Amino acid sequence: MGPAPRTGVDDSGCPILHVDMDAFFASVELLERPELRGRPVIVGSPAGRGVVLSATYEARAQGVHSAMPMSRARRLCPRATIIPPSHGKYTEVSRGVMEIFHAVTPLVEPIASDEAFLDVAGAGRRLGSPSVIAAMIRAEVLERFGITCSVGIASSKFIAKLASKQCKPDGMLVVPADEVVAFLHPLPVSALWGVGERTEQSLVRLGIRTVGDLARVPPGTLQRELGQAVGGHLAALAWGRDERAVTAHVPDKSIGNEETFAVDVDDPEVIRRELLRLSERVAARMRKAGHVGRTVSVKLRRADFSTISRSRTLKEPTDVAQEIYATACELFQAADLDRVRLRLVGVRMEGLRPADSASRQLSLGERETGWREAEQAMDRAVRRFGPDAVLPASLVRGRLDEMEA
DNA sequence: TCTGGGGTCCTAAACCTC
DNA sequence: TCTGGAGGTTTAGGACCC
Repeated sequence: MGPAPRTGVDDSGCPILHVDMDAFFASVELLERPELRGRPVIVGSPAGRGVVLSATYEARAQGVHSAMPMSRARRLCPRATIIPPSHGKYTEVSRGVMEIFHAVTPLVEPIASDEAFLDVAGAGRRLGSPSVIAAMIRAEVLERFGITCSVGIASSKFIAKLASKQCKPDGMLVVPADEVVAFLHPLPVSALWGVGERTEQSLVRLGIRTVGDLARVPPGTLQRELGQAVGGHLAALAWGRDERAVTAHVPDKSIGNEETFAVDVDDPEVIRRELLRLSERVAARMRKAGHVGRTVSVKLRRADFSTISRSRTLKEPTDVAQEIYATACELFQAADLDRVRLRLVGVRMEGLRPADSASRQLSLGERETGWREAEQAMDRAVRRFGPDAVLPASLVRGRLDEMEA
């Protein structure tokens, strides 16, 4: 038995930790701008059509929250300092924090750059009880990176996640195994993982507001109202049943990039140029990760925000931008959106597998040396000389246009 | 009030195959 | 050869998460 935590709460059946950085992006920015501590700060693009990526608790007190349109956030909190995001910095800190987790246990499941689940069942003898380990992690993250985090400690992932949310910021909360239902039932249904705006509305229409309400509804009824999977899932969660294990290596299922235009676009030439850029980025990421994919998917969002997607599965998997781009163009063409104003386009590859498992069969007459080799040469040039070293001609043309404009 | 970009998972219909 | 159904895959759309 490790030393008892301050509160004397029984954490013996609680091997799962959920660690969540507090206002992560904003906290990282404050490291370089300490004079802004204690003031409302919003991380997000100051111009154009952006949303809030992160906000300090002082800004949240004014009603600002992440994913809110920046225009609205600024109206709610005009005195806030707005800082454009620097993702590289966050990735760097994130890596360091994950290292701290891995020193505790190999069973680390990152779910975003700022949070992860840890299964510490096997670390007890070496490091102490789950609460002792959690306190240690919190102290070390603060010492090494100067930012705070909150930790939920419970018998399952789902309860640990709720616990970390409840104790934010800079807190720690154990939910003992025999107190799960008492912890859960007073919470609003929207607290459950998987209940967003739509599902909450459906539940409220049924007179279900709290998790306790939900628990009293027969699972069959929930499945009829919400669908087989969601209904069954929520019926289990309402009683704290969540068997999902902490999994250290979850393989990628898809890789994609998308971009919202600064202003809506209806010129097919501009859209195709963007599809090429996105295809290049997706293919480069796939090659870097050692993946090939079989299904090309294109996403198109109209000015009114309605979204359509079109996809096609290829005969052979690929990591070649030119193949992805050619397919993306055909899908765009077939969608029949000529002269429709678009605000976003995206390209995604699905059905990923390791590149070395793919038997790359050349069809009869196909040229041995082709785009694949050319793009691999581009990868090498980019690694040596930076991302602007090589560009397809049509993108160079685009850059020149921009420079002339 | 006007909505980013990275994803996962579910559903349902259409289609194919056995 | 026709028919029914089971079950897998592909495609499109949408909810949800951080």
